Amino acid sequence: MNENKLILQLLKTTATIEEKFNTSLKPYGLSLPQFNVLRILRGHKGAPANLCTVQNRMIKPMSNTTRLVDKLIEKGWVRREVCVNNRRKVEIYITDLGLTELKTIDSVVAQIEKEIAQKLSPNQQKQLYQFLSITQF
Amino acid sequence: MNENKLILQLLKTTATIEEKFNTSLKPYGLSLPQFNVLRILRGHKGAPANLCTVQNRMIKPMSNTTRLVDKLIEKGWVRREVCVNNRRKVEIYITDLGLTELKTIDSVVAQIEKEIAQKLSPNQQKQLYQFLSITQF
DNA sequence: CTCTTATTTTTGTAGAAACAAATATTGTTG
DNA sequence: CAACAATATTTGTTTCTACAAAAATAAGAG
Repeated sequence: MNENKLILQLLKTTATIEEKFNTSLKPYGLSLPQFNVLRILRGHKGAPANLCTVQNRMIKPMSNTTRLVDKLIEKGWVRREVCVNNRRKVEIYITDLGLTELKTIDSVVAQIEKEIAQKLSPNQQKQLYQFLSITQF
Repeated sequence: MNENKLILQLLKTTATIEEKFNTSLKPYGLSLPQFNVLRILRGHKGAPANLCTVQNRMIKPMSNTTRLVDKLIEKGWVRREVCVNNRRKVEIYITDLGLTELKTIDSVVAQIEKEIAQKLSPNQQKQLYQFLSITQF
């Protein structure tokens, strides 16, 4: 197996998938990174997440998370407060509106994920996951 | 296997790899898309490539390939001429300087690709490639 | 040949990302 | 406590990307 060909295929497959996500998210005015931040926040179940926590969990950690969050605040899907224990930090919450919207959007995204994944058998999916995990580190 | 987890892993693995490429390419003032265009042009072995041909072979086909090529022309790594048979088209060539530079950079990139791929056995690499191919379409 | 349509590339512009520097707060050391 | 270092976030700026529209040429229909 040619390494170059393998990596290229990885990049292309991911690009195709990202493209699908982007077109599905566009009607909601969301980018994929924004959508993922919403999912990260929802994962905290009401507990606040610091900005740096969010950054570390992002697919591509970026330095501009402040402005990304700004966009979500504009929509009213997210709320931001200064952390009382450590005023350097900010705490970010998903709002009820954000949760409601995310629920709608999530079902669309989940459908795409399902369509993609189901091209492989459960066992193949498991193997693919393992290969990717190994490859990343 | 959770579909969401699988896709997320795919995105993260690719993001990590792209990050590696970007940091390696930065010293040469190249972005990953630019680097790939150079490789596409080299693949033509002196024969010109039309802009639309290049676009179709790119990892992420983009509408702004003109300006991407502009950057490569500024460096003197690429040359652009209007196609004489069809003056709508432009023909793009990699220059000798471009080929020389690409050779240097390519060895760096190939090393990264090798390091990544060699975390998997040849057979696993082959399987991963197949899973990715299936997943893309 | 003229008009319309299709193809290919370029350009304008608005939004997003990368990068570095600045700011604010906290922690630590002497 | 004063000075310095570390952490967390924000901001400024430049570059890149996405999208739509324009421009140039070619192809096809009548």
